[in-house]
Amino acid sequence: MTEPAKTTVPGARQHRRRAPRGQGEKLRDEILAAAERLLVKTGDQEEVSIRAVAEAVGVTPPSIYLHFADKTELIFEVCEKHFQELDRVMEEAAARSKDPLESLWLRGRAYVQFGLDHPEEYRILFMTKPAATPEDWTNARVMESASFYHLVQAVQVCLDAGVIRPADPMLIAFGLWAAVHGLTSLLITKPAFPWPDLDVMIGHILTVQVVGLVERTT
Amino acid sequence: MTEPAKTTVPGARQHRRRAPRGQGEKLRDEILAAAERLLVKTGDQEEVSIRAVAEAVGVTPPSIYLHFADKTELIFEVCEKHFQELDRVMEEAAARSKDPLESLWLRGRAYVQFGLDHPEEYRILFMTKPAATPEDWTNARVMESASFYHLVQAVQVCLDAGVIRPADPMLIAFGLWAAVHGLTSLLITKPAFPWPDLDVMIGHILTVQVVGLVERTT
DNA sequence: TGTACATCAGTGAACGCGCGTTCACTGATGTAC
DNA sequence: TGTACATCAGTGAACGCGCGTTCACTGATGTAC
Repeated sequence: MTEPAKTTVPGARQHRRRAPRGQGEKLRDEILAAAERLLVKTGDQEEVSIRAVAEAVGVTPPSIYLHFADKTELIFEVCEKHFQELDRVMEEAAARSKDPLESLWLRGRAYVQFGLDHPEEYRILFMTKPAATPEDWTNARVMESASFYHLVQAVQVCLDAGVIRPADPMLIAFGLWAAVHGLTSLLITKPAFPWPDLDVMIGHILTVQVVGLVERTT
Repeated sequence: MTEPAKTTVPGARQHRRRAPRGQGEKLRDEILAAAERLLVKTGDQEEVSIRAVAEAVGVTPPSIYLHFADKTELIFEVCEKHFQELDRVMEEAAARSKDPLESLWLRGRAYVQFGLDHPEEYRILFMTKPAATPEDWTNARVMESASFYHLVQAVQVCLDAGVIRPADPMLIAFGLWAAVHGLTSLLITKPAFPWPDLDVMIGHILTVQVVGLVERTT
């Protein structure tokens, strides 16, 4: 016989088998997954509270502390995953073309797309106070720097190929980042604004960037 | 004789003379001013609570409700002021040159400067959830649109003068906005990043924009 | 083969906090008679 | 000129909420003898 149909009492905690002896670490993964799910589902960082995560996993709040020192550490780990994911997505996109300039373009496109696909994660990564996070953001900053470093490299390739006007690659990279971040974050923050067609806009912005970088100043 | 030196008990409320009969509206202005001061001083939107504002004014929390329906309305009014201020600053900057392209440049520079001068206000205006605000954001959106409309006009002037390559002025304006917003918001969010010299960056970004808009595509 | 024991994944209740908001009130001041 | 009264700027105490975190505990399970 299957279990009798339980009337779902609102707020009733989900059953969850306690992990067998050596496998306490399983809960850790479940917590991270639940935090991520909550973030995506509610689209609101505020909703990701220790209590909400605990309930989503089907466990009591203090259990979280068996695996994370505090809330910040939990959020922090969720972020790290997303920095990695962003880097992966961009590298993949950039690899789709051998032409340095087109590759740079694809990279920018992938960046914007990532932001639109994961708005709340994007918000945490690039639009929230650094003060809200602990000192060991250094760790995350390395991640962040990783994808930024990849961008600088891509710019350098363009410079070496002579397809863009000589300038400090760091400066160019920052400028590109600012452009795609500007578009992405405005779209996220002001969804009600009468934006032009998305693809047209992405195209326009990247075109202006590329043309602006390629042409020699008068 | 002056008043005796009062030992400042921490948290002791400031004396504040109750407004005479017809002048209850005075408190309203004081509240707005205090909210703004708190925002600037603490640099944190979260710190601007009804209770904190009340204490800053020297009044009890319920008094706020004599002048504002709820917290949202209070924050909302603070924002409106800043939208106006931003518009004013940009118009003033743009007026400093008769050359359409240079004027556009100055406008962009003023935008970035505004953001750096008022980071927390900028955060509220352009980096926070629209959901966190009531329906009558429409009002604020008009403000926002006002300065955006001014930008579109400035672009149109450039187009009429034939100094930039023909394209949809709205699209160009959005692109410009994205560029300056991208720079501004990144600087605000990631102050610890090893940014190049600020003026160099602003110059680079605006140059790329202008060159990208001026030159004809190949 | 049976049992005492250590381990360890998790629980339950409570802590103190700051928040937005409500409600019945107070007390100074201007005004009407 | 004196007094009753309406007005109105503000108060004081309390509400219920969700939060992060702590602390003493429980009870299943593997292991040693």
